[in-house]
Amino acid sequence: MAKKTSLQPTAAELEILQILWKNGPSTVRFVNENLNSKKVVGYTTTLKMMQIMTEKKLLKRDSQSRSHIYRPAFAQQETQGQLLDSLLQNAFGGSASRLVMQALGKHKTSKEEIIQIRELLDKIERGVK
Amino acid sequence: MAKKTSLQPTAAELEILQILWKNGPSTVRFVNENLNSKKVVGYTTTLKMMQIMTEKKLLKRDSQSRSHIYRPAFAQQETQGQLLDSLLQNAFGGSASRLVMQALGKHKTSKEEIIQIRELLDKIERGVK
DNA sequence: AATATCGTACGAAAATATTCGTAGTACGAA
DNA sequence: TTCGTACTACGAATATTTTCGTACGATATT
Repeated sequence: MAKKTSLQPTAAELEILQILWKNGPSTVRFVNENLNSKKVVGYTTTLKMMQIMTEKKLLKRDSQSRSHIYRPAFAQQETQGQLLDSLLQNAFGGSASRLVMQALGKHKTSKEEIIQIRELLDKIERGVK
Repeated sequence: MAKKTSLQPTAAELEILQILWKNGPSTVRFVNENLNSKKVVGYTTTLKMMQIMTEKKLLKRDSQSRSHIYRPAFAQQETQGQLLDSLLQNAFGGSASRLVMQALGKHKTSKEEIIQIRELLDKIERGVK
């Protein structure tokens, strides 16, 4: 099998990453229980996934204590950026604004969020970023 | 095997869809040649993909003439929306504004696009949408 | 008409991703 | 110390996606 160089997590891997981003470094047990609040998945399945993700460099692990502690190798923002770029290329032909408009149009956005976005637009216009 | 109900195209399927969205209804030969300008892929591979996509209802086909003519079953926007929703859930934990901010932050956005987005924000605020 | 070319259908190999069973080890409780 | 429980490692079964070879019919070329 070819060596996996991409950092593109699959859907199942993202579920695990989300739990780790949200809760910080965790054990397999914790992640598995968290997953199980959504769908049934065996403990060893989660374990195997996290081992593979570690091989793929998506996770790092501390094997000091008996229960290993796993954490994401990349910040949530970084990974989100990667995925966003993919989607942008794969489905939006590279047009970021189209993507943005589509996202804004489809989902309820709160007053505060709108303000935040406006501020960001201001900054971009001023070339600050 | 379970019946596939989802409309979620895979990456390879999206490549084909993009060609069809861009160029309109096309033959396998045309799509394959178009794909080959990016990467090498055999004719029967493309054929098989498009046949499978037709089974999955991602494409429709006109088999009147000897070379069948394929077209997307869904508009680009519709599919983009689906994929956006997935990404939103899978990677952004459902926060559309975070996704939007990230997209805006990472990519150069033109003056016109910014204006468009502002207008959209106005509309949303007014509850028009 | 004979032959080369172009097209579809289809089975199956290859590559990836997901799931889990089993084995073995460390640790705490009785 | 002995037993039960929690944990990792690992092979392998499944499922899914991607790739392509082969067969075969229709059409075009000579």
